[in-house]
Amino acid sequence: MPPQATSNSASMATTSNEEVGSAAQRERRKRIIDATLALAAKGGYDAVQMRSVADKADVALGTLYRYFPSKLHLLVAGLSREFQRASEKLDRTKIPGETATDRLLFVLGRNTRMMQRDPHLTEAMVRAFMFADTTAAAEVEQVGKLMESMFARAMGKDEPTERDSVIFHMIADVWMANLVAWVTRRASATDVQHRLELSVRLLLEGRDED
Amino acid sequence: MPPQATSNSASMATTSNEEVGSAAQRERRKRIIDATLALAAKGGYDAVQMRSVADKADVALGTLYRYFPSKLHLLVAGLSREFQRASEKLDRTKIPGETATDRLLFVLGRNTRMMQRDPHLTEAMVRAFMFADTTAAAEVEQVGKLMESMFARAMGKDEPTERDSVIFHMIADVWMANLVAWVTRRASATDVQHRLELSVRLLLEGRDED
DNA sequence: CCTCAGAGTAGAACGTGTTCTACACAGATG
DNA sequence: CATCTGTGTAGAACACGTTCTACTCTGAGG
Repeated sequence: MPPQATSNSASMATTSNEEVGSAAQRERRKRIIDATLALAAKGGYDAVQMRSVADKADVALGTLYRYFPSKLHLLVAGLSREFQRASEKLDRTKIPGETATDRLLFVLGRNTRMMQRDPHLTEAMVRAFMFADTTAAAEVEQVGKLMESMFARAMGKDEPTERDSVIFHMIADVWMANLVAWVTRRASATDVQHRLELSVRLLLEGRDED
Repeated sequence: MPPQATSNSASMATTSNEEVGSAAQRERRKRIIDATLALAAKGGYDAVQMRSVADKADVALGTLYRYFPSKLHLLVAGLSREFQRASEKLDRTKIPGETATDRLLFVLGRNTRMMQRDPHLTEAMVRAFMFADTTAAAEVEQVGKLMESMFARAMGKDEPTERDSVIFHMIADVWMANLVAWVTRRASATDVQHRLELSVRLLLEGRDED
């Protein structure tokens, strides 16, 4: 086993992907995702063109496709990395809030604001996430796991029950749906915040006014 | 005004779209959507190719684009029509269930099963719905309205409060997210059913065991 | 009846995701 | 050292969404 594993729950979930291949390959993979996110941040989903990504990452188009079999895989991998980073950062933070619900809401709000700070990037990643087909199901599922584990940590539930899991899953669904709505300008940032707050309170506590 | 308007709440929401143009134009529009849904039913999202749709609907490609500015518009319009039909059919049905929640769950379950009976069609429409960009925001919003009004009717809330609306919206979000998961084989039909049931009970009643 | 604008048609053309072909290079194995 | 396999490269080729061009048809206004 490798020396000092990067520790912690959320980051653990990702063993499947990053640690494979030679150093040069890991390096290439990183360059590719960097290029993807940079292009996405600049111009959103449409600006992530496979030729541009390949150019920017300094690999051949064929190589890009050897690493990521489609644009969707690429963007979902990008989202996955972003969530891992957010999750790691969270691990180094003390989460404020009296109740578990408050702490979950804090995490949710923080991530939402973080994503809203980069609308193009968010648009690209979130739309890819929702559009992903069966061939990218595994990658999507991994992102789901990351969200779930982030929520679980926030609430201090280190091994969530089945029921907890289902609820986390629903929260993730509502979260993503609201991001999609925000990204397509069907909902304002305030709308999103209110809806998230209401649904989390209802789902976790069965009430909303306190 | 036209003789006997098709009446009823849910179907009302759609005045914006269908009633325009000459008879020939309405006929063309219908043929186009028919062709779209037929192709989608046979092979899903990928099988809905603009050239094929145009052929099957017996219009030129340019005409297709005059009616629907993109593949996404086309598929979301298809979803919209399907929901309108479902909603009209529902209007002619007596919805069983003791409580409002039960009645909503009935409607939700019924529609879910209906969509699951046609996996390719559902895949095409639901993925388009989630992937739709700002240019199709209006069409997406209309679908949202249809769902909301269907839920409202099911629960007998003829003019839902703001809070009701938000909750319906969340239910629609969870519903769609679960359909996406089902379509990409990340969730089984049973998963979907259980999650829907749990979330509706939590969102509407703040409890789940009874 | 004439005409003329708007709607439809056939098909070429273009852009971008994806695949394929031909070649170069690196590093393991004999 | 020779070779062989797997990975990378350059770029052509292909598919499908979308746009454009040139032409025709229809039907409303004179």
